[in-house]
Formats: sequence, C-alpha cells, structure tokens
Amino acid sequence: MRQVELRHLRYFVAVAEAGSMMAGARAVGIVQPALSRQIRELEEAIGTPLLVRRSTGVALTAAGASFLRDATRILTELQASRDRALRSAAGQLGELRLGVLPNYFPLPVVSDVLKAFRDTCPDVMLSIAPRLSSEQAAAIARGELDGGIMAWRQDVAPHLSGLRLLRDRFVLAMLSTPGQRVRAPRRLAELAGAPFIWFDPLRSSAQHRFLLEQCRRAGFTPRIAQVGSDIPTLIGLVAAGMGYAFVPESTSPMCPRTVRLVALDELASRFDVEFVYDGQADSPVVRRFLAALRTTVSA
Amino acid sequence: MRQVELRHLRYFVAVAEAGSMMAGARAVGIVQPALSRQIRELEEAIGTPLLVRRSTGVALTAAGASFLRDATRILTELQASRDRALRSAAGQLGELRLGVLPNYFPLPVVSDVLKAFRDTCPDVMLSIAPRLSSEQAAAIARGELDGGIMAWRQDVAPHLSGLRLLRDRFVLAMLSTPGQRVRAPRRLAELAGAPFIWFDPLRSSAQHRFLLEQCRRAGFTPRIAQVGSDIPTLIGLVAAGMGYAFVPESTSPMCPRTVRLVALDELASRFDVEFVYDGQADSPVVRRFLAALRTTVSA
DNA sequence: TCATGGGTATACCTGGAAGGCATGGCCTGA
DNA sequence: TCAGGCCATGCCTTCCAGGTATACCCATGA
Repeated sequence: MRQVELRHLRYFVAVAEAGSMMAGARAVGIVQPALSRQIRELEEAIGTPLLVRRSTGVALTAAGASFLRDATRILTELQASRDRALRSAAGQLGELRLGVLPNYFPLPVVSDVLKAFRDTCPDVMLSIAPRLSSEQAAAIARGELDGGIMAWRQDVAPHLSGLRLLRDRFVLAMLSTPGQRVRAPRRLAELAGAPFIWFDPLRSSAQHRFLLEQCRRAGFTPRIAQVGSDIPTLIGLVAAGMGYAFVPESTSPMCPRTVRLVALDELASRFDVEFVYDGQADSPVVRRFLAALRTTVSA
Repeated sequence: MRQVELRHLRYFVAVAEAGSMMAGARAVGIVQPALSRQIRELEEAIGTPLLVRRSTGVALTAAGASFLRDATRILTELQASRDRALRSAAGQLGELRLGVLPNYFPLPVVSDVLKAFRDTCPDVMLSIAPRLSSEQAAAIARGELDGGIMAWRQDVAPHLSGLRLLRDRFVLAMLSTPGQRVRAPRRLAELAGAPFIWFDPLRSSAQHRFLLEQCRRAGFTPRIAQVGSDIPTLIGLVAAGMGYAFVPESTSPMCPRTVRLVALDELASRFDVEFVYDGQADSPVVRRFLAALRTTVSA
C-alpha cells in the first residue's frame, strides 16, 4: 500500500474546506482530476472513504471529519516544528546547562550575564549547578554541561575554549581584631612557620600547586593547620583566629570586617576566571551565551 | 522552495536513529545517495542544517534534535489519525446526540438500549436531550441531533427513517378514590361533556389531532378544562380531580394509585414509539446504535 | 422531458522527481 | 601510509504527480 504524504493531507484539507474537488483544486493550484486521484489514493491508504461525492460537491464522512481535524493539526504542527528548528539553530530555544564555581556565583558580572542572557533568550531553559572547576571540565567533556564559569581552565581543561570574565589574584586573609593593631606582612617569607588554613588540595589541585610553589620560592613550606573545602569555610576559620588563608581577591565582599585581605608581591600574578565551553560542539545556545557575555564584560 | 513531505520526515528519523546515512538508507530500503539527497532537500526546506556530517556518521545539530522530536511525534500522530478515522468509520468513535421524548425516558427498553450501546461503543460520546417529537424531527433535519426516540414519526417527520421500539396506545386516566366506587366508562361517547385535561395542542399537535378526531367520531367535542404540557402534569391534574385525561398506556408506571387507567374501544389503535434518524446521513455511529437497538428490542 | 450546467471520474500523456549505480573525496584508525 | 567507512556528486532509469480531453451523473429549470 502506498504511503500517506503531506501532499495528501494538504489536498484533503483544501477539498474539505472548499466543499468540492473543483474549488479545492483551485485552492491548491492543480487541476481537478489530479486532485481527485490524490484524494482517492489517500482514502485507499487510510482504508476508508473520507468524502461522499455528490453532484453538488463533496461532504465529509464521519471518518473524514475525524481525519480533517487531525490532518489540520498535523499540518500546523509541521509548521511549528520548522519554526522550533530554526529557533533552535539560532540559539533561541533549547536549554543551557551551566556549572558555576561557587565562590564566583555572587560576582556582579556573573549575575549580569545571566540576566542579559535570560533577556535575549527567554525561551532557553537555563540550569545552573555549583561545581568545582575540575568537575565542570569533566562534565563539559562528557556533554553533561554546555559550559561553566571556572578558574584555572588551562590547568583542568586545556582542550576546552574559554572566554575571560575577569582577572583575579590571591590575597592573604588574616585576622584583624578592631582594637588590636597587627602589622600586615608585606612579603610571603614573613609567613614562614605561620599556621595556614588551606584549600582542600584534592578538590582544588591547581590552586594548591600554584600556592605551594609560591611559598616554596619564598623559601618555606606552609604549615597547614586546617583544610577547608570552600571559601566561606576558609574565611570563617581565619575569623576564628585559626590562622592565615589565601583567598581570591574577588571574594572580598563576603569577608567579615574582622578579616583583612592583604596583597602580597609574590602573589601579584593574576589568573583568569573564564566561561569555559566546548568550542568543537558549536552549540547555538552557547554562541548566544558568549555574545551576552562579551557585551556584559565589555560594558 | 520545495514542500516538506512525510517521506522526508521518515528518512530523517531513520537517519537520526541509525546514526548514519548508510544505516538509515538500509533501514528505509533505499540506497545511501538517494537518502543523502532527500535529507539535503529537507534541510533546505526547513532552512537550517539538521545534521553534521562526519566521517564516522552523522550527528544531530541543535535544530536537528528539535526537529527529530517533532518529526517522530508527527509520524506517530499520523498513525493515530488513521486509527481514529477507521474507528470513526466503524462507528466506534465520535458522538451520538439523541433526543428522547420525556415520557418514554423511564421505559426499560430505552435504558436497556442506551446501556447496550455504551457497552459496545464506550468511546462514543453520548448526549441525550429531552425533546418533543416535533422538536426532535426538526433538530435531526438540521443535523443538530443524530436521532431520537419519539412517537408519531409519520406525522412529524415522514421523511426520516424509524425503527420501532414498542407499540403504545392511549388510555383514559381518571380519578379513582379508594373508598368511592366509580364506574369506568367503556365507550368514548360516555365522556361527552366531561371535563378534560388536554395535551398542549401547540406542543403535541399530532396526538392532539388524533384524540380530537376520535372524540369527534364518538359524536362530541371534548370540553377542555385544563391544558398540560407533559404527562406528569396531566396525571397530577387528574389525581387532583380536575377531570379526565388521555395518556399513553406505557406511562402507567408513573401513575399514583389514585389514578386509574381505562382502555377504551375507540382508542384501541396503537401507535409506534420509534428510534428516528436520518437514513440518508449514513452515520456509522447511528448504524451502531441501530444494531444495539435491534438486539435489545428482539431480546 | 430535455437541455444546461456544475461537479466528479476515467483515460491517456508528459515532465520531473525519486531512486539506483558508479565513483570520487575525506576522515579515521591500524 | 594504506585500508576501510562514510558521505557527496553525476548520470541514468523508472515511476508518479499533474495536465488535457472527455465521459458521466445529477439537479435544476424552461
């Protein structure tokens, strides 16, 4: 048995709406005998008459009325499918799964770009998961995330593309009790032997290696008194007087007044906080996000 | 621009599911170059690439993933549309709008046939409207009802087809106070001058004419003391001692004990209570209902 | 009752598109 | 660097959608 084609549906709808083969043929731009044959073919494919032929035109059978509703809907759905495909290609439809390094979530540039993206692409479903840089890199490689905001991309994901959001650097976080005046160290070497609250080296190995290397160059190995897995923990421990910590300068807004951030010469070299994505994947939604990001960063 | 055809959708789905043009071509039973061309045509019709060609096969673009979902759905919907059309043609899907003469609603044969129909055609939406015979006939002619259960079809709708449910006749309803012994009339002529509660002649002109004619033949014109629009009203007025009434014998179950029904020789001629429908319309659902009706009546 | 006209079906033909075949180019992996 | 998949291109054949002419059917009205 021959297959039903959309042509059959288009013709059938035209005939049903026009009320006659003649008028339907005129509507679709073919001649009546050709249309009659196509309708007959459709009826054979469906397996039941859809029209009753009268000398005054055609009338729908019960099956025809049912099929007319369905055919009309299918035709409009095809049109909608095309529109959705085009919007998907333009990055205006779909989803964007992002990872964000938790300590950078509160940054204005992050919330700004998310807002800008939501404004330009309101129909893209945006999902944001807090993840460490290395976890993000792995998820992006596996296709489970479309991109993420992280630091130290060149260490954890050299094969992925990145667009810089900002440049950050490490500063020393130290206790600064209001009444008590404590001299801030100027050079790293002054901290030899001092107790440190350290990044969890397993979870943030890139920063770990960088900071260890800086201390080694300053001639000492830091005495690690505590380990913290995230920035608020580190800062909390500093505020509790447990020791010093190295934290990204951009996290200063979340420091209490009793914690003072001190820039050290040896830690002057900055590192990038980037939006990282798979440049090979060529996702239209990611392209849209990159555009939103560029305008936000340059503004 | 060429039109999209279902062939394109079938091919595209096959390719997407198979992961390569080669395998997709095998799946749909054509050779790979032919398939490649059809896919390209589809992409041109949609207006954006749906696949990325790799040497290992093909991968979906974002637009392709969107269109794949839609195309799959459209294809299954077409299948469902065909099924619905066939079920509509078989009278197993659709709606059946019936009118029922209110006094015949309580009859066992009516509820039996409705139940039988609902059992054989559970997916047909059944709507039942209480209507007088003449209203039913007009509504059926206008296509607002598919059929109805009425009396006096030959008077109100001679052009419509009918299938008899039962034969009824008129009897005299009269007051019969328990203690008081009243002689029942045997002949219509005995009722000359007696007060009658009469059918509303505007609403039930066929019965009106029949009963008037019988009285005229018996040599008198009934004295109409009251007019009632429905059977319960008539019976209620008889029970209230307002006079005599002619009611269909089949309505006896709804008479109180104080109302006695008396058969008169002149009213012996019976009339049909029929399921009435438009025999020209050839509705599958009505055919199903007729089948249910025939088995119910013969049982 | 017959002519007329609007509508549909049938027969036949033609052009174009779908599909088959052969082949070339490209990428990948051994 | 070669072999093997995979996709694209070019050409040919077949088949079918659509066009033309005409017959048929039925309702309407003179």
